[in-house]
Amino acid sequence: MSVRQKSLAEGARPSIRDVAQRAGVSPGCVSNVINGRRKQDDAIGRAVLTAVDELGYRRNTMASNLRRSQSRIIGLVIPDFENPFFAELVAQLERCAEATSYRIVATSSREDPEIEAREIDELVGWRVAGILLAPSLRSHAMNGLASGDTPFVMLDRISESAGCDAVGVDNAEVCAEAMRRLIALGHKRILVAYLGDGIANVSERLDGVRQAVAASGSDIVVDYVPTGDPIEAAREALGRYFDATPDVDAVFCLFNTATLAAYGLMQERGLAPGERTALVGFDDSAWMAHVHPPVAAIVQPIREIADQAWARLLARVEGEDGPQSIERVPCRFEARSSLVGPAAKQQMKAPTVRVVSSEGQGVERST
Amino acid sequence: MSVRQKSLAEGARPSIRDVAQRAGVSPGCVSNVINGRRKQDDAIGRAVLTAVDELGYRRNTMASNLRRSQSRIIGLVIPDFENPFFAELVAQLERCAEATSYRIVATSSREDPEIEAREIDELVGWRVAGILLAPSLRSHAMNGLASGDTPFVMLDRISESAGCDAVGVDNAEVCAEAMRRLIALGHKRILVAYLGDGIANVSERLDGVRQAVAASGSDIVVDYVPTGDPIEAAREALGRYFDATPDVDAVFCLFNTATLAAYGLMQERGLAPGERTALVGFDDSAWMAHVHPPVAAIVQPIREIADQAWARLLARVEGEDGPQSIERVPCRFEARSSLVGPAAKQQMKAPTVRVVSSEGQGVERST
DNA sequence: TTCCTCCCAAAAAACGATTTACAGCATGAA
DNA sequence: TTCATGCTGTAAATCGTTTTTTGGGAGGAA
Repeated sequence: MSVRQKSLAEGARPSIRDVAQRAGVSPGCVSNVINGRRKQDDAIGRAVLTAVDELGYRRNTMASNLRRSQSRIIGLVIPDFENPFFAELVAQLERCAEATSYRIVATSSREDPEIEAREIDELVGWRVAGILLAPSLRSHAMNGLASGDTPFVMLDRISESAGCDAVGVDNAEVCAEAMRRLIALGHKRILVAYLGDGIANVSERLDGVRQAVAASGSDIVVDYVPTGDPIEAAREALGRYFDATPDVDAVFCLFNTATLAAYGLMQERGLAPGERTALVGFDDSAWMAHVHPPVAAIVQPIREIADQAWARLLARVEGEDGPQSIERVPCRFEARSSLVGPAAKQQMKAPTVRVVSSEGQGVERST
Repeated sequence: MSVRQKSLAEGARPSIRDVAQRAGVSPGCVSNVINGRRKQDDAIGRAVLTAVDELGYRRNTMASNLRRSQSRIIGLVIPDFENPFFAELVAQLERCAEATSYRIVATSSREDPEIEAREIDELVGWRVAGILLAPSLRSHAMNGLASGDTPFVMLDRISESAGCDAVGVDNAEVCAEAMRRLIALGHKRILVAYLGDGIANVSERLDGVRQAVAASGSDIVVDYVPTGDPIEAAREALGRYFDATPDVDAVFCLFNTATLAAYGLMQERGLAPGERTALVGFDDSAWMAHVHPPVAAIVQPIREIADQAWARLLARVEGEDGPQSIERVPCRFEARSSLVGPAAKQQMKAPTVRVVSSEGQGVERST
């Protein structure tokens, strides 16, 4: 009779009004029953619930969120799902979310700052309660343009200047420790493979390495080789290095792809890790613990990173208003059999640092 | 002056009305400008755009979707982000989504059918345009209770009885091929490590193996060992097997964790893969191609699976109404050096199948 | 000048839920 | 009996958009 007929076309989901009509009550009443603001144990409560059941009603989350203007969703932007580090991060954050009855929406930027910015924008459009960002390699997300007043926490590749809360690891400290151990074992010529220049995380790791070398004050030669990203590139760069430097003592890879590339190459070239030449990798992977000899690794406490980031973000979401907080979680050095001492060798140079660019030209530089 | 004052409290995001007010036009007009239903190049258009800019306005996606009742979101539920197979699947599906200007919301069920059902329910609540599900191990999601009329496509672990579109691989065929190759090389005693009983995918793989063995008609001994899931369990089960059967010729692992466990164990026990004993794994991983010798693997065409599933789902979303479609994408067998022939050996038994349960008791059974 | 289009922006309705205000009814106290 | 009180469910307002309807002004033809 009234204009408000509009009921339940085929193929459309039932609305709260359809349920109300069927149960013979008003929409508001249905809402109350569903959200438990009413004892459900009387005639009306049961009528509503059976109507819900019969119609297969599901509350429209978007309408609900719109009305109460809150969302219990956290947006997560990571560089790459295929990187095991981020995969574990996502998994752990999902657990955090479940425990606090939030929900995570995860997307990847594929290491592209453009996509990253777009994704953040999208998340803001969804009015997520907060955003977790593991920045892409050359991210410019911190230019604030995107986030506005949405709570924001940075992960992993953090930069103090971003002006938001951040949780990362103590890259420099643990890399220094790894270097000290290699030096203590007596290695004189050490290859340090890193990703490339100007990348926050890796710069910190390099700093740690340099610091340990400087502190050792001994006759160490460190060759810094930037390898680039896909594993084929790393293989090529490292291959050239091993061609030129067959007498290297130890290899320290500052990111996971390089570790695998180095492992394979060393096996091929009679530099088998763990016999005479040592191999240490930043980031642990399942294969490192299970091949023979197993590969010593710096283990990032991913769960802890996730937990801390989650706690920070939730505090912000709930209105906490303290100053910027930067957490640095310590890493663990997992010594495995690839960490061996060198054969006795004769070498007596002044401490020297050589930079081998990824094109292969060696640049000598003294510290 | 009117009741409709309500403007721009601190800490709240500006709405389209705030923009309208500032630009001196009506909200509807702002909407038109933003959505390009108006040439933006006149006074009004510019006024609106600058107002948008000054206020930092972002359209509220939930309100927008609610009104136009459509969402351009696809929900994706996978068992586990940390499984590289699913990680690559997510990554590729994200690319598909981007190419078709959809957006993916990915969540994991952590192999728990309960969580899986809950996640699907949630997605339906969000009125996603469609759902992609890679079912957990003992999923009961196909009981239809959840999906209703939301388009639905199953991935990877598919079951024909679910009554929805599905995209998987031809598990049986490629496993048969792998077995045929091992047999052709002259291996007489072959270990087949599988995950456990009653799991759709793995059952198909076992079927393929059995079929190839039966077809060979020769004097092959196949030992079927269920290993269970975490890698430690697999190591233990396989360790017991190798203790009892040091003369095994070849190892075929039907899922990725087992391959790594087997690789490590074989190296430890002087059964080094590629020397005398062959190793083949279902599912490729980066490490398999790069260790020495590299491990032969069955490569699932993950990108293709993703592309096909995406195409199916989009067709359904856009209203296609054909019968249930089940796609089986063929896998590729990547022969690497771990695939070798055996040393000459003396063995002359009738074809026999032995089942070693994960508890370690051997059960003899003839085919 | 009058009338008829055409066009564009303002106003209003709608999406599906929640929440507030209000009305009806019963109960209990004075 | 009357009035205050408490309870419960309906009606209506609202969230921030989009879309439809309406209205008013400009312009052209008669």
